[in-house]
Amino acid sequence: MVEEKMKNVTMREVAREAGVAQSTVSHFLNGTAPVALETRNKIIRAIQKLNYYPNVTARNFKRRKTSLIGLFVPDVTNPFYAELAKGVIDAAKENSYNVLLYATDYQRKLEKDFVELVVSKQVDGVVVGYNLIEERLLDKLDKAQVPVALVDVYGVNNSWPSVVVNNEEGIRQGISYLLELGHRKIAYLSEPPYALALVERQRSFLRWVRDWKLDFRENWILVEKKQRNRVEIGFFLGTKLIKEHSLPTAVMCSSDLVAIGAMKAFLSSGLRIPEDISLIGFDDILLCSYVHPSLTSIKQPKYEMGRTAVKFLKKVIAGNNSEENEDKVVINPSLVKRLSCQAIN
Amino acid sequence: MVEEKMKNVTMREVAREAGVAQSTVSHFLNGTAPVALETRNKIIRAIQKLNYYPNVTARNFKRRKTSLIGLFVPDVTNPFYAELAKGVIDAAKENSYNVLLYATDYQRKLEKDFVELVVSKQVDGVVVGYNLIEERLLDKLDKAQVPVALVDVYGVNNSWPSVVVNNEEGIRQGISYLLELGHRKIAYLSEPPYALALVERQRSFLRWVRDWKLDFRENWILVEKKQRNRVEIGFFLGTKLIKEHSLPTAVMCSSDLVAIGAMKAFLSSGLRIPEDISLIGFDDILLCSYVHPSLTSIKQPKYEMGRTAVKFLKKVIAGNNSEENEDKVVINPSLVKRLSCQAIN
DNA sequence: TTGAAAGCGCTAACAG
DNA sequence: CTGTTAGCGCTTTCAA
Repeated sequence: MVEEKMKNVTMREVAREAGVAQSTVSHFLNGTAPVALETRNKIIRAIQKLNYYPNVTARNFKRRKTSLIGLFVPDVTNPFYAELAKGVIDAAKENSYNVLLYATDYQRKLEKDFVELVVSKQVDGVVVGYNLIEERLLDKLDKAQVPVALVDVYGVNNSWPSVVVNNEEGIRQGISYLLELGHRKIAYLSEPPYALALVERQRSFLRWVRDWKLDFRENWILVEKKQRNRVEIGFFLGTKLIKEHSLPTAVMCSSDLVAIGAMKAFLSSGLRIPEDISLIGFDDILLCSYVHPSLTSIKQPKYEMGRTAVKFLKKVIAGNNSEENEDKVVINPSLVKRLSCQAIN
Repeated sequence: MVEEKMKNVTMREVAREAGVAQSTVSHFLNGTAPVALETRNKIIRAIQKLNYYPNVTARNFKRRKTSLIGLFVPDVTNPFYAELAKGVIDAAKENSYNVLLYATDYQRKLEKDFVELVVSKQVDGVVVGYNLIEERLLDKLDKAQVPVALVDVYGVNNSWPSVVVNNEEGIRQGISYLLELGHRKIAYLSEPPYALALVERQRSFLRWVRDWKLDFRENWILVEKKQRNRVEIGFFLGTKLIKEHSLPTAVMCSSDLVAIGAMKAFLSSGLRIPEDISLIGFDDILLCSYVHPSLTSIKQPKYEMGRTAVKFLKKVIAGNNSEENEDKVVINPSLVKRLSCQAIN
């Protein structure tokens, strides 16, 4: 039995078939030089006859670029990152880039693999949406001169462009809104503060509670230790909260997923939202309007943030080494009012 | 001001620095030949001194592979695809592949771009989780001899491996369960049947309703025309449904997102779930357990399906042209009972 | 165990 | 407008 292993057609063969020089084919394909109509037709015929497809790998090799950008996030099934990814993908596409998606699932080893991948020029640059813990890895990226743009990543002390949200301001808006509604007993539920953003939110919450002299209780501040599903965390902490003797009248959460878990806990135990307890999340993921009652949340424009990160990355790739004009934006979040909050009567 | 434009260090330079042949460095790096300890050390020192990173693009070019697989889905922010993607990414990683994520957002033009990308060997193979409408594009993939594995894609008449779910069986399980609970008035809400899977679900529903002689009404079958957010569709159809004079006692939906939209519509209008109306979704996405009441659903093992697709794809890439032993699996879905259904009293 | 050498398929000067 | 030519950085025989 003879295997018909079809050999790959190359540009050289197309050129021969068309009776022109290889470079002419290249020029035609890339539009890098004008090609006479007749020549063009010969080439087109040859391409069709031979069923030719250009080998992009060879082109990339030659051009010293891959037209790929890496996106580094912990988990695509987390809607926050999915929406961010969408922004990155869309903006990348508009700039003729494709996206290599790398998700770590919070595993240390994979972070390292990712850095390996990046420094070996498998991608032209990378959008990092994940707080790499190991300073060492960041150094490696830096030393390898990899173009990097950060998104939703805080507290890295180098000159990479970044786009983040002002967490303190976000928390302020949330509390301020609850104050307007007459709440003075507010609890705070948080996932493990593995990222600086979460630390900031918690710190801000405590600060505003103090500054505005709200009622304060140690056990209204619940912070999960273990890294696990955000909704489970919210459910767990929410359940724990309502076992307390004295209930708060409102609850803020470190993220929407935690809030949705808490919502489930409250509703399951017969509490009504917002009649018995008001609830605010953080991020404003799509889910907020999916649940009932819809969840009031502090909005991070994830999609736009993803787009902006790509814009910045593009500049770095282009080689704007202007240390002066650093691209660092801090976006002010906005409060999206829905049905999970109510004035105290 | 002098720009320190650091030139890229190549293997040749490492070899020179170490005082060995380039091929020796290559052998060392790839383990393709034994290298003496002393030589090894010289190479390692040279690599560190020069801050060398191998250029993967060059390697790919030479090896005629990219170690990349493409994943083609409509939308990552749809949890169904996010979970599928996760399976693909994980399995890919285990097989030393990375994933190029391509999302079309249901735009025709992007489908075409994707095919372009694939046939030009930017990836070694591709997992298609999207019903490409244009037969022409599929032909092109076929002609270009691109390795393809299908997941959640039906009705393509060629020899690609595929993994799909038995929709008819899924719907049967759902209805059967509702029957056990005493329901005989069941509505069906569906997003636009842009994919054959959705057509099958709808057809199966009608079939079982007939076979089991359930109460039937034209206006209990609501199918959206316009392509838009799934939850909005569910909300819209749910709202429409309850305007009917005669309400069904249970509702099946073409997907969980539609069900969640319907749930919102019902709850918003004061109906209680499951006391007043029972609800079943399809897919069993994470959200099912996030909402309140949690949603009973027909489970597709998305993560596993993604993994299986990669397994199949790997075989195709390896070149198992055995037309005989076709990898085509049809998975039986399973009913996941939660709190959105109740027996009729 | 190491080295020399031949390309992989394409792009990009440059010359004509 | 078209052709010649010289590599890109690496892998991979083959010989030493």
